Amino acid sequence: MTQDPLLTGLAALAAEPPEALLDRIAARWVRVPAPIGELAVAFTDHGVAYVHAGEGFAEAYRKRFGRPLLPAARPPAGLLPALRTGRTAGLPLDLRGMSDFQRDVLEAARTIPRGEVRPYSWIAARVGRPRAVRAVGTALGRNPVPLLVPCHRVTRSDGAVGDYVFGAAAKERLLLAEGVDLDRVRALADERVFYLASDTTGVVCFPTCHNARRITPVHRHGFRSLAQARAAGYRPCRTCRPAQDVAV
DNA sequence: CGCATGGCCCTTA
DNA sequence: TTAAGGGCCATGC
Repeated sequence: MTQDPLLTGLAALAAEPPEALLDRIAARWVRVPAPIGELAVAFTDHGVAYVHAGEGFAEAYRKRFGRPLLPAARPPAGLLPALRTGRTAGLPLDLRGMSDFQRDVLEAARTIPRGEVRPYSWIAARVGRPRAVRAVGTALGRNPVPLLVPCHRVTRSDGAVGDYVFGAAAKERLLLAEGVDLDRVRALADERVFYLASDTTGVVCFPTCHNARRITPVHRHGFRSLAQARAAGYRPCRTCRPAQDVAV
């Protein structure tokens, strides 16, 4: 008696004609326009699994995932608007096969709003591994879905943009297109300012936080470290969360 | 204040 | 199994 749903399911799978079977296992792929040029994007029933720029998409996909690929008639719902607007929060992603650490890192990176940046160390703190800063870099370097997980919004603590899977130049272009004032970030960094505080709200932010951008110049105070801002009586912004020791 | 240098931790070969 | 190395960071001249 094969009443076991798993067994009957397997039997059904085995009975499927090869074409339908391939259909189920294979990922689909399409070419789509993006801010940095044309992309090849692979996706499954679970969501987008892989984003690739330049040549060699199929080889790279096979090497990394070892799954068959079939062309798709159209991109998955929501992909084009997500690429166009840089708002990717709702788009389903297929991150199966990644380690827990890497998934956590990608999820954290995904919460950075368009037009803002956060340091690698911020991601590390958010995933509960404050000292795994380099590992965060490694994980983002292997981000299978750049742009959709906006790893270009993760920058170095010293104000430099840092490296990127599509190259540092592309990272800069993307950030500028999203409205990040990189010149200002660098100018502040030159003065060793990495945090901005408002003496009307008593709050200290990362410089690109949308709250920080609205601080009236006379009320604005720059700080080199969070400790110094705190010593001056400021508390970390609850939006950009420059400190992770506050309850989540 | 710019640069070098350990340190740290996860992944891969 | 292990060792090497990476999209970094804080320190110490």
